Amino acid sequence: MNSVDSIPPPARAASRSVAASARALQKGQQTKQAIVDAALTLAAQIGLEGLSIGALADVMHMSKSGVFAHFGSREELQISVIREYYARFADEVFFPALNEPRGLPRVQAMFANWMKRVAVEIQSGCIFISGAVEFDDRPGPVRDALASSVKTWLAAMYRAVVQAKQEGHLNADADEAQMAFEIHGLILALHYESRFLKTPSSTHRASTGFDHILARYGKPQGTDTPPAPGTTLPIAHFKEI
Amino acid sequence: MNSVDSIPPPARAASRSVAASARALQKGQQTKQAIVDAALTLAAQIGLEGLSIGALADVMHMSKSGVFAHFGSREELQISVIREYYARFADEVFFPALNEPRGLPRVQAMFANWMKRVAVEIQSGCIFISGAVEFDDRPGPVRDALASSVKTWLAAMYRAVVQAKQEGHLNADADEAQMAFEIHGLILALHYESRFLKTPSSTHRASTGFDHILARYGKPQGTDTPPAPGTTLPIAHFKEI
DNA sequence: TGCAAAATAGAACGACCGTTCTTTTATGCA
DNA sequence: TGCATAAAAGAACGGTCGTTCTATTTTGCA
Repeated sequence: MNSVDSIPPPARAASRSVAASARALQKGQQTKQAIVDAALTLAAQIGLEGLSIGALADVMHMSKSGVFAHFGSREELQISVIREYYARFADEVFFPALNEPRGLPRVQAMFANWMKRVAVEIQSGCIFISGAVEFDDRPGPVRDALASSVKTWLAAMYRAVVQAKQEGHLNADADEAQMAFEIHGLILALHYESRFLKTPSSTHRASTGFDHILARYGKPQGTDTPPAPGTTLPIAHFKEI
Repeated sequence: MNSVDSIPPPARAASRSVAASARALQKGQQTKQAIVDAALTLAAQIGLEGLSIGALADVMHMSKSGVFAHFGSREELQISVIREYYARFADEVFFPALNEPRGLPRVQAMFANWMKRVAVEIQSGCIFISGAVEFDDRPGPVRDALASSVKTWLAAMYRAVVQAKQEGHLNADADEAQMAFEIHGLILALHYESRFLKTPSSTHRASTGFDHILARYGKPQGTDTPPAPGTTLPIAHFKEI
């Protein structure tokens, strides 16, 4: 129920317009959003660490201090970018997959959407990956925001796999976490080999790899059993776990 | 024969000591090597882009200009670091695997050595991965050096897989490039989840994933055929292809 | 031991960084 | 339309960056 409130801020933000006092802040929020958009584009290319307020001000045709004032610190800007990226990732990869029935079809949709996104990111870059490298061993709020976003998504993927097993779409002895790990590996290899090495066949390799995973963990055909009862709670949201 | 000469410079360098004129350069080369060592340690932690001459000078108890003079530019320093990393990687991962017989044992040794290295790099960082992210879309000599090092290693891995198939250790229809891609994915996922997310089970996940790959591509037991003849040329070196 | 050459130090450069402060401009309700 | 307030600009700060130039020290063979 309140799981909706547990999603990190990005898309909500404007929700407490009833809160009296603060009302005349349209213009501000508007340009702030525009700044975050531009910052995301920039950060995807050169990384969260490479993101500089001066360069951002140039792109926005604003002064450094004008940009700065919206965030109060560079860290806060970086965190805003992470939240924006997270929101877009969820919109493109996670939510559309919920239209597929729970179980293997949903897992397949998640992977397909994920691959579609990486295909785009061959040009633009992926903050979940570049950020992981930049903030490996640099503790602080930026790293925390990044890690929590990534973990949330990986947990969603994991849960989809668990459901697939519950639905009887996987072997009874399938290790869900192992399967999720191997899927993650395919995406990372796809990103590495296509974006950095420019290997043209990477997309095919990744989807073939996914077929192999399905072949391994999927139920051998003809041995269907009915799904275990009591496993039908609706997954409320991306965030859970 | 001359394939030995085709290995990138690092360890050789000192070979043309016969070349008259330049002879009294012991001390210089010596401290240069010490600088590169320190730079590698630094770069592994904060990345090639984060590597600064000032910080390096501090570590070395030298002046900035003293450090700088050995390289002439920051780019040259970065390239030296890449070459050093490449040489160490080859020494730890590739060469020891050559003691294993050609075929599956050698592939397994390569993967095991690779995993051992990543286990160490959970603390120190991996330049092949962080560098890939930093130089994704930043053309230039640094990117070139990095990409060529990575490609050389991945090609060596690929060749080992090809040999395994030639030796009859794999299915007749095994796709070697696909297998190499999936192995690469396991390593990347291991690195990501252990170094960034600190997931403790990642090592187990990666080696289990490798077992799965072997099970898929490996010859079903009892159906052995003799290796195809004429496939016994010694693989001379890391570099080939 | 002397001396040319190599190695290192030191100071300074212009550029960019994030941030702070003050001043000007734009906004949007009374 | 006036006016408090929000938004943006502008200038300046201390700092670090890679690099250059000049001076000093160290090296290693004659």
